[in-house]
This record gives sequence, structure tokens and C-alpha cells, in this order.
Amino acid sequence: MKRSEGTARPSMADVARLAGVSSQTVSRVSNGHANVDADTRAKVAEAMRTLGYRPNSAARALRSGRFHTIGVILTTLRTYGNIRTLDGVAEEASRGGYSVLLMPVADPTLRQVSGAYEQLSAQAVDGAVIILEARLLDQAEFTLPPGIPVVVVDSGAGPAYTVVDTDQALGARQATEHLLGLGHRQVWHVAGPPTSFSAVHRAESWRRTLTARGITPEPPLPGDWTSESGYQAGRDLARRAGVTAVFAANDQMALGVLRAMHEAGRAVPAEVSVAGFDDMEEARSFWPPLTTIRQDFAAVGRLSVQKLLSKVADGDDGGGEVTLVPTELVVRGSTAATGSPP
Amino acid sequence: MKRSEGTARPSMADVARLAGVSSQTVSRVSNGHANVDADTRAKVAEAMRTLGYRPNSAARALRSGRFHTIGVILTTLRTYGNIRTLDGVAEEASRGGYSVLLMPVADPTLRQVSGAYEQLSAQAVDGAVIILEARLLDQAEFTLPPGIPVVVVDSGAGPAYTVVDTDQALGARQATEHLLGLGHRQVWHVAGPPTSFSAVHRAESWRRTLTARGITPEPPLPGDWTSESGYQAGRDLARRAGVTAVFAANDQMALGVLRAMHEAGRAVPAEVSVAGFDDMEEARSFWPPLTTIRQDFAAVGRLSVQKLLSKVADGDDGGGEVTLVPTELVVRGSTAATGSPP
DNA sequence: GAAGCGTATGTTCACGTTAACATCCCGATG
DNA sequence: CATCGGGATGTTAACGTGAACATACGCTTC
Repeated sequence: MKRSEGTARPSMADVARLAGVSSQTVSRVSNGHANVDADTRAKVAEAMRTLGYRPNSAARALRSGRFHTIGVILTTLRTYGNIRTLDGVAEEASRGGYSVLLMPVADPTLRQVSGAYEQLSAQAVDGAVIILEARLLDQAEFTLPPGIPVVVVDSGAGPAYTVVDTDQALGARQATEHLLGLGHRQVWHVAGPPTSFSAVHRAESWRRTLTARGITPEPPLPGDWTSESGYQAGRDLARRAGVTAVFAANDQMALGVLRAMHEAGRAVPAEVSVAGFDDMEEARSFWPPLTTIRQDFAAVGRLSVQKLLSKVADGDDGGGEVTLVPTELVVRGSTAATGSPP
Repeated sequence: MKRSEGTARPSMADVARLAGVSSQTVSRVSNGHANVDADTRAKVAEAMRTLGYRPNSAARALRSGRFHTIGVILTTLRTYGNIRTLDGVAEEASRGGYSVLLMPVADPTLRQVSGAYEQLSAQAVDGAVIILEARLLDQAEFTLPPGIPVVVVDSGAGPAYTVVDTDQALGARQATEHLLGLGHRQVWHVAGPPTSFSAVHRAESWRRTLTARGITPEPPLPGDWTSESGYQAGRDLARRAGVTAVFAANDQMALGVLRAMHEAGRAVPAEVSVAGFDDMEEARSFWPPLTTIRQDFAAVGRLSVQKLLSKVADGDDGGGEVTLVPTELVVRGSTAATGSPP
């Protein structure tokens, strides 16, 4: 990597002087406008290169009112889904010529959140993607400045928002039906935290799927997305007789369940089938490889940005549209028919 | 969350008019300057609240030359280390009143990279943290604009850079010595990609540790950080006789090795000990729970930002300083003495 | 050949903020 | 009581860009 020499950054005026044109012409070249003579364009480009000119984004933003930046607000970078969604958002934003301003909210308390919102409020972004447990949005102290379009990645958000999310209900149904299809008479559920709408939707869909088949669901076991909580739930389940099928609300918790089953000497999948949700990269390398529900995080991120940028372009500030991205069942080695040979 | 009404964003002039003061006084209140009468300050604050005034960061940046934003350039959001480092960076940046502009480089090809550098070049940031395989920095086409301080998170960067990184050599030595200390006569290594300095450093340190004990290291098995590549290496190792200890260059690959051992019926840790590197959150829930090297990613992120912000404050553009963050051996169930009972 | 038109380029100004300087007022000081 | 000092506040200008308007020139058309 080279570092250029010199200190003062050249402005349009400097380029204009060197090229012997007005700064407006430099502006036109810089923005690729059509009405510039080819010779002049070349002269200006040459001067830009000589001086190492770079447009000043602050001045540009001040003049145009556009920052070409979107904010992404999220609670944590520790869950697989958030990260992958962020990845998808960043990629699509970059494709559209937008930068991504990260606004993590370490702690979903109001104090912590206010800092992130200050950034937004300072109008440094043209719009925002909020990857956040939707309940937080209801806290009265959150105020978004007017005119900033928002897309929420969480189905729990109210009708005031434009929402993009994975079809949680579909995924949970696919997992549950897969297990029932293998002959299991009951499916135990290790749930995510009740503060998460995703977790709630998955649990509800699991419950509905069972009752639709005339099965009375056992109470779900509480979890908090971490593998450790899955392990605790798994130990509980391993102690009970008759547990043959477990659906964990994410892969990390499924991993914890697997560990608990191994420890207790319950063979997976011969005695107990285990399914997860997410299809994180490592899931195929669990022991046994995990049957799970694949979420298309890239699509969620992509769609969020597309919706957001179209709102930015239209100056649209409304909401209400809900887009669900379908899930896909991925069958691996952790699930099998009841009483199947080891 | 509430959405304010109205469209046009109020400027300082609007606030000044309502409060009956000059816009300069509003500026002083906005920036917390001392020389403002308490009454006036209250009046202005009240007017700000009434109008929902938010400072325009573009104008502020244009005037002051400071963006209060740092750029983070990274190749991928798919490795645990990058994400956690990013998390640490974001947290520390936020503590210092700085925002984080994410500049992912989907593909470490020049074409892909240039977009990210354009952002930097457009001076939208006061400095940058580069989390990148350092070899890329040597590609001649990378040009950072003058005057932007940079901190590199990768020990492979040359002396021109300020570097913060985990002490890779220490960690690899800790893991290798742990296995040797358990009585193993040889330690096989599943390495990361040779394009990564971290991977190279870990492999070198593993090699040195063995030779220092008079052991001739077996050739390392190639990997690419993914659990799948660890699985391939593990299948290879499981086929060989005499393999009793494996040190994988990260936890994901260790997971793949574990799977391969399970599949081959080699008991871990009774027959084969496996150690990883990173201590990702899930490592404790692997089967068996993984002995690994804990990296303090939060510290790496924190230190990077601290170094960077002090350079920003000093207008310092130099390099050369290298800061290494120590690692810690975390012993769990995947390693044991040779021939230990199951 | 005069009128009209389109293209290339220049000039002016405003975006919202803050540094620097100017002004004002009140109290202290001799 | 005149002067000075200092804190509070106002005025001016400039940061770099790009939209709007202005100008200049060459070419077509009848």
C-alpha cells in the first residue's frame, strides 16, 4: 500500500486552476455529467490524478442533502443471524454505492441506545436498517428524526414499519413436520428468549403444527440463544423418559442439546433426534451433523437495503409492507426415524 | 418508537430565531462551550427541543474537518475473530464518541477493494482500522489518502504501520506445550490458509515449540479456517496410526477434526487429544468441550481504536508501533494424557 | 445571411456550521 | 467618575460543492 505525500487536500478549485477550467467543470467531470467535451474531460481527469484529488464527502453531503450512507442499528454482534444479515446489508449497500454506518447498541437499555440514535439524529445517514428485537421499538424514548426512512428486520414490528424478515413460522413448521414425519409422537422445543419476536414466532408455529396434528405440546424449555442454555435444557430433557425428538430454536442451542445427550449417553439420532434453526456454517460439522432450517440471511439483508433505498429515492417515509423470506429444511445426520438402528 | 412530524429539518438559524439569539450562541450551546449565560442556555435548549433540532453533521464536518467517524476495513464477516474484533472496535469507538463506517471487502481482489478505498479516499472518516490479511496491503494499487491515520490488526504488516494483534506465537506455544505436557510425543497441526499471517505465525510457533523440545514436526495439514476443511484434515489424521494430539489453528477446524474422529470411532480425548484456537462462544459446547486458546478480541479492538484516536488527535501519520495482546490457555475436555482411560 | 437552437463552459450563490473578530454591558478599580 | 477588564453575545466570513442561471460559440434552416 502506498501513502501519498503532502498534507493539504486539493479541492475542486485547485484542480480547476491546474486544468485551466472553472470548478463547475471539474464538478461535472467528477459527477460524470454528459455535457463536457472529451478533451476537457481528459484534461480535468489528468489534473485530478496529478493532485490526487478526492471529492470532499462532507461538502457534497451538505450541498446535496444525501450522505450515501445507511445506518444499521443492532443490539449485538454475537448472534449468527445478526452478523449474517449485516453482511448481506453491507454487500447490497456497497452494490448501490452506499456505505454502512454501524450503530451497535451494547445493551438494550435506553441509556446505551441513546448514543446510537444521536448518530442517526445528526442526519449522517439517509436511512436506517434496524436489526433489533422489535419490542424495544415501543419504548417511548426512541425518537427517529423525521424524514429518515427505516426498514426493520424483525417481524414483531407494528404496521407503522416496513419489515423484512425470515419466515419464522414456515421454518418452525418445516422442522416440526420433519420430525413428526419421521414417526415421532411428540416434539420437544427449546425456545429462544421471550423478548425476541423471532423466538416467539418459532415457538408459536411449533405449537400450532403440533396441535394441528392433535398433539398436545409439552411446555417448551426456556433458552436464551446461547449453546450453554441449550445444554441446560438438554440435560433436563435427557433426564426425562420418552423424549425422542427435540427442536431447538437455533443451532447454538441445538449444539448444547447435542452435548447434553452425548454426556447422558443418549445416542443421536438413534434414540433422540435433534433439529436446529439457522444453518450456521458450523452446523454441518456438529456431531452428528445437524438437521436444521436454513435462513437466507443474504436475501434478508439484500431486500432490506433494496426497500430502504427505494424509500430514500422516493422520499417515502411510510411503512406497512411486510416481506418474508422463505426457509429451507436441510436434513443431515441428527434426525432419524424413531427407534432407528444406531 | 415515535416518529416526529414535519419535513424540513430545522437549522441553527431556526433555533436562533425562536430563542431570540444569534445562531452563534446556538452553536455554543450545541457544543457545550462555557461562555453562555445559564438563562440563555436554557432558552436555547428549550427551542432546540421544540423544533426537534439536530446538528447537521455534514456542515459540521465541512467546517471542522473532523467526521467523528472511523472506517473499519475487513475482508469478511464470516470469521469469528473479525466479528469479535469489529465488536470491540465499535464499542470503543462509541465510547470515544466516534461512529464506525463499515467497509467490507467481499473479495480481496483489487476491483472489489477499490470501492472500499474510494470511501476512505472521499475523506468521510478521520482514520481507519484495517482488519485484513496483511499481504493485501502490499498490493501496489492500494492508495490511502494522505493524512489519514491507520491501525492494522494483523501482525504481518510492515514497519510502516501501527499494529495491534493477538500474540499468535504465544497462543500456539501454549497449545503445543499443553499437549506435550500431557505426555504426547508429537503434535499434529491443522493450519490456516498460508495467505493469512495469523495462520503462518501460529504454524511457525507450533513448529518452533516442537523443535525446541527436539521433536521433528510432522508436516502440517492444510486448512482454510472452515470446519469443513478441518473435517477433511481430521479424516486424514484419523486414518493414520499414532496420531494422539492435534492442534487446529482455529476452533472451527477443531470442530471438523472432532467430527472426523467421532466418525472414525477414535475416542476424544481418550485416544486423541484435540485443541483449538480462539475460544469461540460455542467451543464449550462442542463434544467434548474444546480445549483452546482464548483470544481477547475485545482488547484488540479497544487498543486499536485507542491508538487510532490518539493518532487522529495528534495528526500523527507515522507507524512502527506493535502491540501484542496475550492469549490464555483454556483447558476443557478435549485434551487428556496419552492413553488415559475413557 | 439572419434567426434560432443546442452544446460547452463560466459565474453566482447557498447549503449549515464554527472560528475569529467585534461589540456591548456590567462591575471593579484607582 | 473615568477607565479598564472580562464575560456574554453578535457579526462576518469561509469550509467545498453543485444547482441555477448566464454566456459564448458554432451549426442548421429558410
